[in-house]
Amino acid sequence: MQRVSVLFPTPLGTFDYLSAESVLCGQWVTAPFGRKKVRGVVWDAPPDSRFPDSKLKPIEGVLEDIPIFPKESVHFINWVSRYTLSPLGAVLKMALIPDMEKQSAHPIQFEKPNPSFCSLTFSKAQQKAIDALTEETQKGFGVSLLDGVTGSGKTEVYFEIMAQVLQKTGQILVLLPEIILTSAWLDRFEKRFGVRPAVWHSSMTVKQRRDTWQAVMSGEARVLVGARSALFLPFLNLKLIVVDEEHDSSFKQEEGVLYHARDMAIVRARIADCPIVLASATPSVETYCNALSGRYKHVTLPERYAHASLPNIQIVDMRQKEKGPVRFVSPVLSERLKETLDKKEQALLFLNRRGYAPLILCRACGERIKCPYCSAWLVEHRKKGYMQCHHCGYTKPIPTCCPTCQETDSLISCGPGVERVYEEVQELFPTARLEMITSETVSNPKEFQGVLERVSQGETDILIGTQILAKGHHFANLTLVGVIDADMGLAGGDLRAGERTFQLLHQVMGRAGREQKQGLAILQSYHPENMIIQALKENDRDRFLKEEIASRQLLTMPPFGKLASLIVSGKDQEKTYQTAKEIARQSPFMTGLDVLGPVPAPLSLLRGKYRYRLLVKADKSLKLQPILVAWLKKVVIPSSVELRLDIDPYSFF
DNA sequence: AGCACGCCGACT
DNA sequence: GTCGGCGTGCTC
Repeated sequence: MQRVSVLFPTPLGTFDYLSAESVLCGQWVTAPFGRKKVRGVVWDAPPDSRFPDSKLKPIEGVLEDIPIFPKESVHFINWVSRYTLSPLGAVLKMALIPDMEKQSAHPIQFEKPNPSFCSLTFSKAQQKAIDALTEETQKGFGVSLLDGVTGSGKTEVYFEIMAQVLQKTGQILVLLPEIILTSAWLDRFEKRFGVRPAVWHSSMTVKQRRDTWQAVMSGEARVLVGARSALFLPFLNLKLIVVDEEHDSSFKQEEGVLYHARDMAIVRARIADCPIVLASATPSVETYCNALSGRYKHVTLPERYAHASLPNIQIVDMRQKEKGPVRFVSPVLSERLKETLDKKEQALLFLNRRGYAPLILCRACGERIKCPYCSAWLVEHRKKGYMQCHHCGYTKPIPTCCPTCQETDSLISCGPGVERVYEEVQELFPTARLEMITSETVSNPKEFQGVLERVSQGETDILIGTQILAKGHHFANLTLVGVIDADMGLAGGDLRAGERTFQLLHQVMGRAGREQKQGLAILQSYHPENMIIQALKENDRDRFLKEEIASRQLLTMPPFGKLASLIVSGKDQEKTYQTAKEIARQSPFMTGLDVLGPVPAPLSLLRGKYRYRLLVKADKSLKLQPILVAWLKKVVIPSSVELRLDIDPYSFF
């Protein structure tokens, strides 16, 4: 009888068992676990010496018909678990599909993309980028930043690198933000390679998942395009990874295992000893620093492709007092909208806020209607007739009188949401054809596709929408972009607020004037002197990056220092706070390490739980994980209080 | 995560 | 008198 470690897809570590026959790491077994029989994977973990052999149960049996879990996946899961300080089993779970042993009766076939399906001509700049990347991707693991302005033809460039891999053997993983993974992108792929690639995203059926999972494992799927979770698929022969829109904050998973898919993709590439290409028009500060320092190969595409010109950019200072009623669409923007309509061109108004108004206020008593479970205001959704909390989903009909003082006709809507902008534009241009697009109005990719097609066919004059409109959709006849509140994202003031705002607004503004037509972008701002607004106005991305890097360096913030955040939450406020204080009291004294807090989290009450935060700020040279583990071992966390660790946090809620 | 054990309120 | 609420602890 030999001792083996088994990992189950539950948020726990490995468990030791006894086995009569010799088993290999990666083999599937069934084992008694509690009072159940559970399927697990034999893992390469060291034996747990706290458990003598006499206490161990024997494995029930080896599952011969489930293929062995790949060695590289085991290695990767170990790495992600150690880095994020998440239980191994929780990471394993992300790499599996339900009913691992099942086989589809009629599995989907994945055809091999044809690298020479069409011949292309490239601009000089593109050819130069292709040559540089070709050289870089010949030598095993290495990171390249493909840095090119919107419309410079980045996709064609990395398609070419993919074609080179397809000439040989091996698999390619392309990671995209979920929202970019649309049929428009897949059509582009199909035009280049003759077939659609295998895809991986959150709204797939169980059968699609199973067939795709198995095709990745068998090597039948040569190219897989997916959202961040595709990183955990069981590739056996990975030869290239591409992360497009590398800067996109949706690569950071904010639930369950907290990981950054771009960073973990680099780790995955290192394990596979294959090259990885990060592509962006607005690289993240982290990636840009690595490119400047030479750790990453910096490949640039400086020109816009095929006559597409940059939009003109105009800032409207909203502080100028206007006569007449308060409007969210300034006279300047309104005038430009009129001109655009007259020219029979299209306009896009961008406001990253769903609903009618972010706040309902009582004029009589000053009450601001709050969510009962979160420290957040309820957002008015007038069209649907309710108020909703955007953090927990709590919904309630809009009252006719103030819930606190009972005064009637005293409730007023404060601030703009897209519905309100829609209403205002309707009043300004009663004959214009408007379309509002938010995550609510389009609930699935098909619907979104339909809307986009209608817009492309000219059935809409003015589009009004949120974030969902910012990315990846080209409208040939769209020449005006109006940003209703350019300062909005800057308000929170967290570490990356500036970076996120710059990237988002840059992307939205890029929607204006793609083809032959000159575009115009208007930014309405109450802080026109702000560095980010100025950099956007001058279209000076490098100035923004330079200033952002300088300020990060000054404050030793990432990538010049490391951050980890500890979120302590629980239903009992006092108990939660005391636990957070105890964690702080036990914090290590160490040069190059600061522990800040605890402070109530910005959302101090979320889904009925009180939340406190501690922030760990450390020198770049320190390895945070072992320090955190040793520290937190000393603290007794009551089971009614939850502690979450977020290594390299992006959100500071 | 599940799942069981265990100790206090409201129902036939 | 039980049914079941979830708070707590355990799984090799």
